[in-house]
Formats: sequence, C-alpha cells, structure tokens
Amino acid sequence: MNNDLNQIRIFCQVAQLQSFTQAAESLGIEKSTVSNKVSQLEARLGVKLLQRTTRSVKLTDEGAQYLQFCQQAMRQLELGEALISDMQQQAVGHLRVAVPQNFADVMAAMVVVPFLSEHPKVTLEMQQGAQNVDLIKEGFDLAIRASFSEVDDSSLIYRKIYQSQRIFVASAEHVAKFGNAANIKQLREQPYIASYAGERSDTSFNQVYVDGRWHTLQARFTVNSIAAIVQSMQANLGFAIMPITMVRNKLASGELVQIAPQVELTDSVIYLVYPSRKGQPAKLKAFIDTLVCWGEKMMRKNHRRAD
Amino acid sequence: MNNDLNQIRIFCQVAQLQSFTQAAESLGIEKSTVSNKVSQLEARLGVKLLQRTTRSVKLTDEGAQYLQFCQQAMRQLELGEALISDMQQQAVGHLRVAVPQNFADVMAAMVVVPFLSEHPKVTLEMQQGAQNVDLIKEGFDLAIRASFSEVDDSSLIYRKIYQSQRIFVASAEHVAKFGNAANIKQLREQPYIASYAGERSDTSFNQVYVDGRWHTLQARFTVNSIAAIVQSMQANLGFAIMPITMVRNKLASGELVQIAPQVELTDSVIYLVYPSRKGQPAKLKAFIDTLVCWGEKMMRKNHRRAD
DNA sequence: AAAGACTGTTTTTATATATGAACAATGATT
DNA sequence: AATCATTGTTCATATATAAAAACAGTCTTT
Repeated sequence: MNNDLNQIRIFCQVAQLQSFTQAAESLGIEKSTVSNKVSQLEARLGVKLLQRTTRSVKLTDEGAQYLQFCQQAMRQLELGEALISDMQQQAVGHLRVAVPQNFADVMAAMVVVPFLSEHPKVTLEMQQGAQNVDLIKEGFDLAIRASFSEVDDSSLIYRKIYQSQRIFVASAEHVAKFGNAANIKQLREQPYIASYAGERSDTSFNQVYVDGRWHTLQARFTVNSIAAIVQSMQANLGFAIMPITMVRNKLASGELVQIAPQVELTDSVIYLVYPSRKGQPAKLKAFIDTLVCWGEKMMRKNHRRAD
Repeated sequence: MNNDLNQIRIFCQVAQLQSFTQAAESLGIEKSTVSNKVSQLEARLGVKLLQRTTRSVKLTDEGAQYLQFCQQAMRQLELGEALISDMQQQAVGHLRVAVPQNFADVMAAMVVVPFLSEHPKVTLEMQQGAQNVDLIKEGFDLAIRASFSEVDDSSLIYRKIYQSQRIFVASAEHVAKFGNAANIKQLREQPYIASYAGERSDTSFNQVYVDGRWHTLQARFTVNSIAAIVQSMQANLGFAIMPITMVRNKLASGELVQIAPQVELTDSVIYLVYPSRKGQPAKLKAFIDTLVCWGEKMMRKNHRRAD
C-alpha cells in the first residue's frame, strides 16, 4: 500500500525508543519490517526522518517536528480505543428500543425507571408500536416482540424472557348476561374485543388453538391498547383474551372475572431481539439484564399465585 | 497484522462518505478490502461501528463517538504531512554545517550573512575544523571539504563548487633574501610554512605534483590558520602555498609576491558533501544554492583578473 | 589489538492480504 | 408488481508483504 498508516506507528516507536530493534520487539514484528516501513515513509514524504548509524538512531530536524504530530495522533487513537473499551464495561450512551403497543406503559414503572436510575449515563429512547421494523435498518439496539417473527436472520438473537398463560376475561355483568362459556362455539356467540388488529404475522395473537387447529374469533372491537380494552370490558362491551399477569389485580378485586377456563389458550410469550451477541456495548447488556430480570420476577409472581 | 492502523483510515472514509463503495473508490482500493478492514476493526474493538444494510450505512452510537477521535487523529497526521511538505518548499529549521578551519572566517561575510538574511526562518550552526567527521553520525546536514575524502559512501553526494590555482608566495624581503626559486629543488632550500599538518588523507594539500610525482615540502612551521600563515610570511618566516584568491589583495598591494611561477601546483578545490539528493529540505537546498553561487562568483572574479 | 556482541540493512522465501468475480439483498424504476 | 441497478459480503487466486537468515558495519571487551 502506498500510504500505509502503520508506517507512522512504527516510526513513532522507533523515534521514541531510539532503536529499530527495540521498536520491532515492542511491536512484535521483525526489525526488517521496521526498517522497510520507515524507509517507505521517508520515501513517501520525501524526507529523511531518522539519521541512523548501525549504532545509533537520531531524529532529523524534520523527523522531530513530524513526530510531534504523529504522537499526537497516536494519543488520540488511544483515547478513542479507551472510550470504546469503557463503553463496553460501563453502561453509557444512547439506547434505542422498539417495543410493541402498550409495552411502554407497562414497562415505564417496572423497567425504565429502575434501569435509568441504576445507569445514570444512559439515555433511553423507546419507540412504541414499532413491532415489525428491521432492527438494523432502523438503527435499533433492541426490540421487544410479543410474537416470534418469522425472520430468520442469523445475526439476530431471539431470547424468550417471559411466558404467561392467557385467559378469557370479562366483566361480572357480562358473565351475568352471556353466561360462562364452556367452549369455543359458545365463546363465538359472545362479543369479542381483540387486542391487536395485527398483520398476518400477528394473527396468532387473536387466535385460539383448540383440537389441533386455529380458531379465529371475530372481534366487535379491535384496538391496540390494553387500557382501552379493559375499559371496554368494564363497560360490558364484550370479553377479551389477556395475559393473566395483566389482569391479576382486576381479577382479585372482582372488576373482571375469568370465563371459559376449560378452553386452553396458547401462552403469551415475550421475546427480546437484538443483534449478534459479539461486541455488545455495556448499555445493551445492562438493559437486557434488566428485562430478563423483570421477566423472571413476573413469572415467579405468577407461580406463587398459581401454587 | 493484528492492529492495523489502515483499518482506521478506511473506517473514517466509510463513515464520512456513508458508503463502502465510495470509500473504496476514493481510497483506490477494492470494496472487498474495505469491507474486510472495517470488520477487522470491529472485531478487534469488539464493537459494531457501522450498522449496514445492503443499501445504507449508518454509524452506531459507539461508532460515532469513536469516529471523533479517529478523525482528530487523521487531521493531526495531515497537519504533520503539510508541515513536512512545507519544509521542503520553504527554508525553515536548523542547519548544521561542518567546514574546514579558516572557512568560517572567509564565509562569514560572503555567505552566512546574505544567506541568513534571505532566509529568516533558518538557524545556522557552523562547526569549524570538523573536517573528517562522519556527516550522518554527527548529524550534519552538509560539509564543506577542501580535499576529496576517500570515503566512498554512495549515499553521499560530492559536488565541486570552487576550483582555484594555487601559487607559491612570500614576502618581498623573503625573495630578496632567498631569491625567486625556479624549481622544486630550490624551493626545498627555502623555509616553508605549511597550511595544514593534516592527516594522511590531507597530505596532498602540502605536496607539489611535478614531473608525475608528489614532492613533500618539509615545513618549518605548520599551522591551520591562514591569518597566522600570512602574518608569518610578512615576518619573513618563509614562503607558503596559497590559493591565488586568498592572497590576491596582498599581491596587488605588494605585501606578498609570487615566487617560482614555473612550478605548477595542483589546484585548490572545494567540495560540498551532503546526504543523498532525495528529499532534501528546502533549507539545505537554499544553502547549497548560496554556496554554489558564491563559488561561481569567486571563480568569475578570478577569470576576470586572469584575462 | 582482535574478537565478540549488537546494530540497521539486504535478500530470499513463506505467509498473508488485496483483488476481482460471483453472490445475496435492497431500493428504484418501469 | 417485477425487473434492474446498486449495495455490502463472500470466496478463490494472484500479488504483495512480513519473516528469517545472512550481511555489513560499529562499539565494547578481553
């Protein structure tokens, strides 16, 4: 290569140690290489940088002046690498996360606040509703997915952090009016509030897997907001399918009740999706840890209640 | 190479142009090389620096921060190269010159003063009497030699800048006492003042080449100072061999007279010796020019008088 | 004084790297 | 909507480069 930057590093080392041999040793290369690289640099610049006898190495006037700039540059690069290595050990910088609808609300208190207070040097940007974006294309560090996207990108890692049973719920008044359905057929006769209109890839969310096949429930009302669904149920608009975790408090207080407990639903699963594990900055590792921890805590809570 | 600085230059270019292909073109290398080098850098740092789709290239948070340092370093190196190139075009810096005895006196007014006033950014260090030093070892930029050293270093350039006839001179009183010698034999019978005790390599200076062989004159007094020789001659101590230029004034005034004009002496020659012509800094070129110019001027003066 | 130890350079050879074509993936264009 | 142009990556190969040893000086030491 005509303009080889390595020449400069080598020149710096030789000038500093005043020796080709020692420079070669300290850089872990051959002294013949050192000799050649320095000669190349001198040839390119058209100036002798080092006056060398077989016994001593001295900087020329030009070499001494040039060295100042080279050393400054080397120092700058070292600072840059130090910063990088620091970013891998200490959580700093900006984190862009894509989450499904509703998740920002759910996680704000339980994940975001503790995470940001634990890592004061991190800034977080959470884009809600960016469910099926291309992580890399859009520049996200991480995405939370409520369903397993069919994308088979080997550079992306899928990690399940949470799994919870889903149940049919409705208001007590709704049950009084329509009765507690015992099977799919009976459920189909009741008005259904769908949680997400989703595209094809997300239909499983509003489908019920029974007797080896998927049954689609026709929704009276579809909205991608849990709060809206809950309110609609309390207004006796219909029943809905909810992760048990989400409505546990309302079941306890009697605001909502479970219906059709005999009909088994597939679980609600939450995945983390993020680019290849290699070279993750600390900020990302920290956020993943926080999410995994949160998921485990949530699942433990379910178990305690279930037992 | 594990830690290849060229990776950094390439990364900078890609980041700046937001394109691997354009970076490759601007650097005159293959895009495959660009791709590999960036990957290597990321692998070494353990961080993704660029989020790349087949269609777009974006800096990651880490990449953006690292780039700052890299660009700073690149800028620094450019400044260094600009300085070097400037030093080759403009005479600046320090110049170390080795000259024979007496020469500093001779050149002070005719060479040094005009040179330094023409090149205000140059500082000059003139070491007198450092006749046979190793230019490179001692860190000289240039040497003036009154005789052709036998060193056959191909990296050194010898350049004749001045050649002048030498003559035998003495005081009028000396001639009256000893007569005007007609040949070597008669000269040998007169007391001789040698200009330089010299080592072997310099004996030619005090030898007379006549009839195809060298004749050594035994000196009554040897001193490496022209002023001392002239004074000694005026005190009738003996005759001496002098470049005609040096004593022209005294010949004109009658203070000294030429003797033995029939005996031909080898010319006095002045050489410039300096390291290989390649990559000479402007300060050196300028000084060489000044010296060459001075030599020509001196020789023209001789011719005018001789004609 | 002469041999020895160590320097930077040169040269040959083995290794590593840049290359260029084929590839896979994306966005623009028709 | 489908083709086309262009992107970044991959892979086999030719080139260039680093390595190792021999070399040619210089200084020290016995």
